[in-house]
Amino acid sequence: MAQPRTVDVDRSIGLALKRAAVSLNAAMEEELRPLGLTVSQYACLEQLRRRPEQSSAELARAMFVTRQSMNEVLRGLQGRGLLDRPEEVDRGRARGARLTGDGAALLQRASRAVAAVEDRMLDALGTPARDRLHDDLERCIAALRPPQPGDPGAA
Amino acid sequence: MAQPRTVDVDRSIGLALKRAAVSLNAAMEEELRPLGLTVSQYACLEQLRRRPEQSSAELARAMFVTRQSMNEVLRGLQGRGLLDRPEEVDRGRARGARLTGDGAALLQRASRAVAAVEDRMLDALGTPARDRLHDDLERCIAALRPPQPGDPGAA
DNA sequence: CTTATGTCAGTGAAACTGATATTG
DNA sequence: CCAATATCAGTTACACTGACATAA
Repeated sequence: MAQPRTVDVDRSIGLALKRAAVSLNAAMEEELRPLGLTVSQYACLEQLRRRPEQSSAELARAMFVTRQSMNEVLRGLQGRGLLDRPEEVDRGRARGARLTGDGAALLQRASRAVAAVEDRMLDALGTPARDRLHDDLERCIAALRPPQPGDPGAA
Repeated sequence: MAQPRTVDVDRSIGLALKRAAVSLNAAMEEELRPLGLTVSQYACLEQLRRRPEQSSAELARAMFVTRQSMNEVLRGLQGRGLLDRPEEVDRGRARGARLTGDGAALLQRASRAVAAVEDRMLDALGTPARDRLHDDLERCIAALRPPQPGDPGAA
């Protein structure tokens, strides 16, 4: 009759993950505040640099939030002239967003500041350890992914 | 003249950490909602089980939040009879909190549910990988810790 | 005086759900 | 009718800073 286990505060990876994320978020906020960017706004710009012409819904999926939340971020960035969205589109409703010159320039500065924070965070880890950590985190994310319509077993 | 590096969305450990934390938080919320607990409340109860008689300020430090934030969590839990704090104390202002019977019972259920989520998240990782991940996360947390008054270099 | 604590009040950043309209 | 998108509106959970009182 083994009891289901409970969480041990000192050994819980989940709680450590949460604390690490809180610490990183605080450090990023500190670096981004002088640039007038929130962490969400920064992340959105970074996604757009990697792949332009993404719609609100696409960006939302990439960042694990609802399209409503993402739309608010986009409105803020568009209002400051950091990105552009076409008023009208040929087909459908999706309006692909692109960085403006100002947006790309600010992102460059922000990205360097964030990279510096990341480097500080990973200071004690060598290259193999970093690769391993990234891989482990991606595994965790995949394992937590809610069941999709196309998943095996849903048929 | 090597340029300072910028963030690569696909390789960034910081962004992966954020996504993992978001995913975990959502999964925990889902499990805790039926019990009427938020993630912050759960974490607070877990800290108190591990070490009772902690004050609001002590709990706040353990969880990386301000004592104001923690106090609000404590008030909520106390209002539901899940923990007790003495009205008056012999010395100082610190009021050590303790779980009530109800609080301990609810925490037990919550902790099992959260442990199940954590197990699901870590499904693809073996025991050594889990220990390694925990260790790496703690290193990241330590590296991000803001400079303390007693740190070397602060004279 | 200094430090740590508790607490009230206001604010902020970021998400959520629900409802409605548009397009294919 | 259905699915995906955009967007408005309201709400929620959670944290923060500032200010003030209290106690060692």
